[in-house]
Amino acid sequence: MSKRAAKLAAAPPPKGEAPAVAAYRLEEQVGHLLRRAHQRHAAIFQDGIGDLQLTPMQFAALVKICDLGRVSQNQLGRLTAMDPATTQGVIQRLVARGLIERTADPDDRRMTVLRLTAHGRATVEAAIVRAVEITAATLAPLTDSERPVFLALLRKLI
Amino acid sequence: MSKRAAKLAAAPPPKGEAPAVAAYRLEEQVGHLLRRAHQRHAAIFQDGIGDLQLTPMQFAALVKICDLGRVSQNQLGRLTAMDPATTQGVIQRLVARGLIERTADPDDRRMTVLRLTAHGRATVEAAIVRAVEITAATLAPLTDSERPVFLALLRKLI
DNA sequence: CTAGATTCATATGTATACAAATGATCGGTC
DNA sequence: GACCGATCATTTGTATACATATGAATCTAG
Repeated sequence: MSKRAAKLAAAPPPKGEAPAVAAYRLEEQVGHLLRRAHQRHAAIFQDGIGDLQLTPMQFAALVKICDLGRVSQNQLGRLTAMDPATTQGVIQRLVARGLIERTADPDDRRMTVLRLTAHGRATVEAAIVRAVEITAATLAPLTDSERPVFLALLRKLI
Repeated sequence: MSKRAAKLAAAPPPKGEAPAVAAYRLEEQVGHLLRRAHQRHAAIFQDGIGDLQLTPMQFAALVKICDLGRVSQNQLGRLTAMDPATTQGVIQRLVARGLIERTADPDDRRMTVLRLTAHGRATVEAAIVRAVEITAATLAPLTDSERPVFLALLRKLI
């Protein structure tokens, strides 16, 4: 560590802090911890998904389309907890990569029906295998008995 | 529910799914749950911070600058788990709003030192009061005994 | 003391994430 | 059966989030 870094680290805490300020520890707040944990998972995902080159949201969209066979864009957004605007972009990129196809719904001309292509189906099937490993890697720091406890509590926070 | 919606919902699940596909439940994966929980917290934050109009990351930056008095941009990024590129944008907006000020470090001309302005200090102090309530609201679905358990497990996932 | 590695800030490009607004379409109601 | 509110997809604008590249400055090894 350089002299300068030492000096910066040794900078005296500002005098006369309000009590609430002095007692507040950012690192211990749920919000910060949730963000960090999510961040770590995203990194594990990117690494684990490898050459399939999917983002977590692209994967989530593919999975739900696969589950239901045919979905409208808005419906998909609700199922994956995505904004309509966000959904738009995710779908756009999946269509551009030939993983899903969009057809106009003949019954309701407001909607566009989403479906997997053959390439998309093959991709989801391969991705799900890796997703299982990604989930395991994310939960690796917890013991077998801690995992269900954590997941149950996490589910209550949604 | 309209006839059309019913028809879409009743769309038969694709036949001949691979076993791994059929067994995979997106809604139960840690990644999905972490994302949803973080999403919910962000909404609570935005609501709770009210007219102070800070994003979670802007708040985090202000808190750490307040904690240390003087910080370099990279140091701040490490403390708040932000990318240098992300830090850049967050700092830019805080400077534009007059909450922090940037001065060149005379000892190391690569670095810029960040400091709170008077307005910034007043803002953090008010924001921390609300942040405590935001944390409480985020953890509200858990009982008093569940909260430390959850936080301890969450901390292990970072 | 200099060459190479490192660090800092910045810039660019892609991908969420959401608010807010828009236009097209649909549903229920009078 | 025309109007009105609701829904769907899209667009725009702002804010993370990160990979990657760049130039300037510093540090370290030799």
